[in-house]
Amino acid sequence: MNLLSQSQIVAFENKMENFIPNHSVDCVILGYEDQQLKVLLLKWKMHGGWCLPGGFIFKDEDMDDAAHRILQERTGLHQLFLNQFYTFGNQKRAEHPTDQDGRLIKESMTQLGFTKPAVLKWFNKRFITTGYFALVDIAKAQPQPDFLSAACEWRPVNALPKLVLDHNEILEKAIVHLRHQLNYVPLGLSLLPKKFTMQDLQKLYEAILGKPMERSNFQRKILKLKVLVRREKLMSGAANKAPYLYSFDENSYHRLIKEGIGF
Amino acid sequence: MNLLSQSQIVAFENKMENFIPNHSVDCVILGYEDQQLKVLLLKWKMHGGWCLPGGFIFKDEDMDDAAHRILQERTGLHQLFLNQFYTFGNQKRAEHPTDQDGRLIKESMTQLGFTKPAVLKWFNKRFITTGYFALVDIAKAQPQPDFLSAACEWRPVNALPKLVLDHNEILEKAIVHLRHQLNYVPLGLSLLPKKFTMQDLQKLYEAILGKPMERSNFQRKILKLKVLVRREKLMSGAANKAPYLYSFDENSYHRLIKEGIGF
DNA sequence: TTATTATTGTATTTTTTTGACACAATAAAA
DNA sequence: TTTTATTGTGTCAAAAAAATACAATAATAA
Repeated sequence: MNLLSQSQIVAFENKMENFIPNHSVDCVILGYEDQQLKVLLLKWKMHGGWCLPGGFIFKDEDMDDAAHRILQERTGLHQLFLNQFYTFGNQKRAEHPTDQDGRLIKESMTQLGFTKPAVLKWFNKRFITTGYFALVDIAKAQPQPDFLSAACEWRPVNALPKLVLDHNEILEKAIVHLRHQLNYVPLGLSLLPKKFTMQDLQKLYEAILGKPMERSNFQRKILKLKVLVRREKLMSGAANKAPYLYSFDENSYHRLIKEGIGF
Repeated sequence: MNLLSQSQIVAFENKMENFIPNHSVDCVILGYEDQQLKVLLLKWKMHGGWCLPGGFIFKDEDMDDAAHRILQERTGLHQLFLNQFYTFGNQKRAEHPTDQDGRLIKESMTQLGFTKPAVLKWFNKRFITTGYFALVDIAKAQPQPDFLSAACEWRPVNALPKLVLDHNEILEKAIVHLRHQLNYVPLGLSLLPKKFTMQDLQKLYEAILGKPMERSNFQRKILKLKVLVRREKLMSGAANKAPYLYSFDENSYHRLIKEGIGF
């Protein structure tokens, strides 16, 4: 039994000719939920291995557009924060690409139903891959597996499975990059819902920086940036003072980010 | 008259088959001299246009190694600070690549002496290029043109000629990247000679940040980092107090850089 | 109704860092 | 010996950051 339908196979065979060979794009799509940083992963049909969403670049397509296309296909979202962070060009990436059980991908491809030698050859090429990272509001995203995947799920970055190829390394690099770029990235705007409490924002920063911050000092520092608009109070039902909700003034936030937040 | 010798042409034709198609590497090699940030540029034989040193990646070569190889070939230096900063993947990069006079590169290639259709086709491919930036002690480098270039020179980044293709954009991005990464990069260690005065270091920072800094405050801040070792005084012959020479304690400097200097 | 509880918004105090400037020390020249 | 330009270091006020204090308040329990 093939894991792919005949039409899926033909569709890929046709597309393949229009891709740039040897180069791919992988997306580290990050979200924030339950006070945890999460990443969108795919589970391959063939051997159940987890990987980052990725794809190839059409010959007449800008690489950035390819990344946006992949992001859109996996989340249903577009026009999001999406930045390139690194290109992985080790020759070893390609050598003997094996699945979790050590079988060559080539064999797995046959199992999927691919028969054309050109396709088998394609997946055994050396690929240089460019990593992009996206910041996404999980509540708005609708995860969609691609045709090679059985599942598409949010997973906490602190408790990840072993990913295929060098995808763990790619993810690691994305997060380091995010930490370094923190002052130039619309973190809260991208990862939080429209309205949020000061505590939400603080917990987000703590999750990414991996260290606690003093509550009142955090609040003072953030408010001094003049990018938050105070909204109504949030009556959560808890037996204590209700916090205010805030939202970002997008214009002044983006202006600030250009210079660097200095946080 | 061909601009290339027959052996140069044959050598390239043979190498070409072993390169990964569609992908190149460009190096922004930065140095510091006469209180100015300088970049190493090549002047093409064919039309005199200036460009960044670049090259292709062998099929059995890591991309980082390709960048190191190119750097080594142009400067004679190896084991230097060399970091990837961005990959340029716009489809437009390839469209109608013209020389300064608007002639197609293809025609220029013929002028160089290339005749094989495969070679002409190669230079008209779409290339995705990965940019690396290196920080180099100019005094130690020995600029060497490649076989396509007539000259290889250090040029101040503040007074650059128009470069071929999108190389101005690549350089611009490298410098922005450098400014953002300043706290994670061994700036002084790479760009200055072993021993230097506090003024040398300050002038370097001023050149890169593009703004003056207060002398005594700069000194206090730098010394507090505990990465400088004070050496003997420099008797310059000037009619004033002689400054101390300093050198970096490489171990503690690299340790500091990992965390981020916070300067 | 009133005390209790947990958490919030803000104020206050303390400590650290920064920016601006002062000044004595000094290598060579006048 | 005086002059000159520049250096190393110190000071002082302003600003920023860290630590702490405390009243306000939404719901709950008494």
